[in-house]
Amino acid sequence: MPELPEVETIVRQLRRSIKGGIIAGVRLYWRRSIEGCPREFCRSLRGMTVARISRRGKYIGVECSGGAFFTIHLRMTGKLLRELPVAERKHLRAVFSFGDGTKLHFVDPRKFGRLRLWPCRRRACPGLGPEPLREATVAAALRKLKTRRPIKGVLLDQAVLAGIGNIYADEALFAAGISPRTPAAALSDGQVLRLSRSVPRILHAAIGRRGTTLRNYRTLAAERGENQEHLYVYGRAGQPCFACGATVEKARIAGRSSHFCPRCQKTRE
DNA sequence: AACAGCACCTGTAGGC
DNA sequence: TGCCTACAGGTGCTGT
Repeated sequence: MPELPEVETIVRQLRRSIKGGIIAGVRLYWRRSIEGCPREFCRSLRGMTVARISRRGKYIGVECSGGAFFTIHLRMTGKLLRELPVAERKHLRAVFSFGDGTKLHFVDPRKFGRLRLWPCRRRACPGLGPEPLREATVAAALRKLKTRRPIKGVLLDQAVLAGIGNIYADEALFAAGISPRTPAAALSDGQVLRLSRSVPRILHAAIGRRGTTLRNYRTLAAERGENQEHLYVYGRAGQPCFACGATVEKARIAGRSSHFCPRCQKTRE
């Protein structure tokens, strides 16, 4: 569920909320939410002070004094909540208790999310591509592509760019006027330029609106994002394109549902 | 090498 | 109301 803007929103709130906190204990309610040894995860973090919160792609990073480093990936339905609503109790997978008596709840109905302890921060999350928040970075990544795979699938490939998911891939391709089916290596210079600009623009705008809440995503304080009010194609199949009035289509491309305007988005310029 | 398909899970929406 | 199916924002493994 959460993509880069949602994770960035949560990370900014975590910095204000739990940085400096002492982890009094970690309690698990679903052991498989931990990648690796659950017992070691809890034991390693007990008593540590939260020193630094970071984001890499869709991963939340938590660095503790003493060097312990762990990541949280929310996958489809994971949430981090300071307060646990009664209705979420049955989806509770882990709880961090802090020295001041407050808590951080990891809630995840579908149980896809993962917490993982890493031996060191530098070697965490291998294989991720660069952050797509600057035009020059995105342009460099796109220019390297030699594959005939559809650009939609390439944008979702975390080894190419880290953090883009299904919503923002569709929105960025619409903003750039590019068909999601276009083979990546066939993008013209103009298309690469437009996509390199639209990706960071779409992501920054979504961060400014604290992410997109379609269903599960909530911030640390359980608030909804506002970016769902600003989507041009995602979730709008059958409705008129805001730009040209043609009907927005939905099709399965690269194994994922893809939303696009057949008139505004071209394979070739 | 590149890519498709499925597995991981539960909840919800829609058809009948 | 209930049963069934399809689908959901992500990733990682397996097999072709």
